Order: sequence, then C-alpha cells, then structure tokens
Amino acid sequence: MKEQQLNKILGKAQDICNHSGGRLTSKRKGILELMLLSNVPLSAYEVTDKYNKSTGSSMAAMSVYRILDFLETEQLVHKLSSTNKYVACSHIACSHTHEIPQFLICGKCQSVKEIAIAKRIADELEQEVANAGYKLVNSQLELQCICEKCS
Amino acid sequence: MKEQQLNKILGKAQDICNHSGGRLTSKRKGILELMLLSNVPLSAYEVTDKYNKSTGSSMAAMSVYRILDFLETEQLVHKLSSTNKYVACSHIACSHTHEIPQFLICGKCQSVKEIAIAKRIADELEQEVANAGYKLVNSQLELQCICEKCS
DNA sequence: AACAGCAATGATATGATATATCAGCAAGAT
DNA sequence: ATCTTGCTGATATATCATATCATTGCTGTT
Ligand SMILES: [Zn+2]
Ligand SMILES: [Zn+2]
Ligand SMILES: [Zn+2]
Ligand SMILES: [Zn+2]
Repeated sequence: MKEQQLNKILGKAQDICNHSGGRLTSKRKGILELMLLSNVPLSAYEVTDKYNKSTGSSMAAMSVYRILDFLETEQLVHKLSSTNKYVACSHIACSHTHEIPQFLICGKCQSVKEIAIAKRIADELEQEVANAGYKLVNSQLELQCICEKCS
Repeated sequence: MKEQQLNKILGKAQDICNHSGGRLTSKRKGILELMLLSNVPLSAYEVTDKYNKSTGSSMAAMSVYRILDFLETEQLVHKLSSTNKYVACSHIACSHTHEIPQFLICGKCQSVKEIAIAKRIADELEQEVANAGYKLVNSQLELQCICEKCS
C-alpha cells in the first residue's frame, strides 16, 4: 500500500472516530496502521508481537484486545470468527455505508478479500430467515475459498 | 425428541458411518446422542462434562475433541465457529444430500435452527465469489438472529 | 491553576478453547 | 497368531479471551 493511500485511510478513520466521539489515540492508530499493512489476518497475539517489535514497546495482549474491540466497534477492523483473527476493513476510505461484510478467505494463502454483499442476496437471506420465524440481527459471511493465485 | 425418532437418527448415522468406513463406536454414539438431545449448542468441554456425568466415566476433553472431529467429518455434527460450539446436524435422517448449512442462532436463548440454504441463493453467492476471482470451497452461514420465542 | 470526572492503558491473574505427542488397546485382515 | 490400522488414554502445552483493580492522562469546570 502506498503511503499516500495509507494516510488517506488513517485520516478517514480519524474522521469516523471524531464523529462517533471515540478517540483514535496513537496506540490505536498504530495498531490500525499495522493491520492495514498486513496482507493476512492476524490474531490478537500476533498483533501484539508485531506492534511490540516494530515500536520497541511491550504492550500486553490485554491492551491489544481492548484496542481491537474499539476498532471493531468503529468498524475499522473486523474479526473473523472462523479463524479467530482480525483484519482491517477494506472500506474505510469509501463513502458508502458499511453493508453486511462478506469475507472470502483463501484456504491456502490465508489472504482475505472483503466484498460487500449484493443487496439482493442480503434481502433474500433475510427473507429466508423470516420464513423460518427468525429475525436477522447482524451477520457477516465468511466463505472458505481458494483465491486466483492459489488455484 | 421421542426415543423412536432418536433411534431412527442413530440408525441412519450408523449407515452413514458404515458407508464411509468410519466406526460409530459406543463412545462416539454416546456423544452423538447427547448432542442430539441438547437443545443448545455445546462447547467441547461442556460435552465432556455432560458425557462424564451421565455415564459416570471420566473421558478427557482431548478424546471428546477427537470424537467431535470425527462426527464433524461424517457431517453428523457441525461446529459453529462464531461461538466455538458444536451442534448435531438436523438433517441426519433426511434423504437429501447435505447442502450448504445455514444456522440461525438466537442471540438471547442460544437456540439454533439449521436450515438448508436455498439453491438460488447458494448459486448467487457462488457467482459473487467467482466475480471476485475466488472459488468457493465449502462454507456454512452463521446468522445472528432473534428467534420467535425471544422476540 | 486546581479539581473532578471519565476514558484509556498497565499489570496481573485466570479461564476457556484447542492441539501435539506418545503409549496402550481393540477389531478386523492375512 | 500375528499384523495392521484405527481408536482411546494420558499428559503436556499452545492459543485465545476475559476479569479485575490500579494508574495515568485527557477534558471540561470552577
Ligand atoms: Zn469492512
Ligand atoms: Zn490464496
Ligand atoms: Zn447439517
Ligand atoms: Zn431464542
């Protein structure tokens, strides 16, 4: 990722936090930047190691969990429940609202592509859920795939 | 669940294992039965406790993990990655092939309903994945919902 | 500037989930 | 009967996540 692009995203992240009243502190920003620069999802402990190595600090995993929770609340990162790893949102700098995220996870190289689910599919899914007597609250789809490179 | 119904399912499970060459041992069968009788998903450790209490044995969690893995391979149980819990398949006694499972998980009472995703939606999803340059391998959808009773 | 209030982080402990590994055993095949 | 393979026991360890209380550092008020 180009530095210019990165700065744009970080700027937008700042805006999002300002708007919500959250504080994008330097640690939170550092973690977010690290996530943005990673091309694979990272576990909380991997984030901790990376952060500590790259900054020479010694933040505890506990703090990283808190920061990841914060970033998740702001929808700046997402947690993949199928792998217990975290990934930066691909749509931070986009202007559209954040739809149901759909993650395509490569089973070989672990790379992840976040796409927004088509409205039509989302509607149909919700309809199916309603037919079963349930009310859809909030979900993300995590699809096990093979990416172009690996296939 | 009626005992007759339970026996039918266990018989079908036996058939499935025979067909695949796996052995539905008494322990495996005991775990499966326990899962079938539970109306909420259970963690591996919860399964361990239940099994040990109901049989007076002292199986280690390690063995339960192995058994759950086996049952999962045979598609007799599924693992919900969003909650790290296991649930018996709802379609064991059905004759149709096992489609992409779609789990509706109630956020209040934890009950789970497993429905088969509509073919049309599955196709559309696969098409979306293909458009993104990925190839869908094998997925299940876990949707966070509120069930009828709880809403 | 002093203070109060609240948000963020530090520090430590513990709990929950999952895998690795090697040894012993049981069932079916030759 | 011996062999092979798959199943289970037993123990250790790795990985993921939360609980709790103390401390620090903003921010807005007096
Ligand atoms: Zn996103
Ligand atoms: Zn790949
Ligand atoms: Zn099923
Ligand atoms: Zn419910």
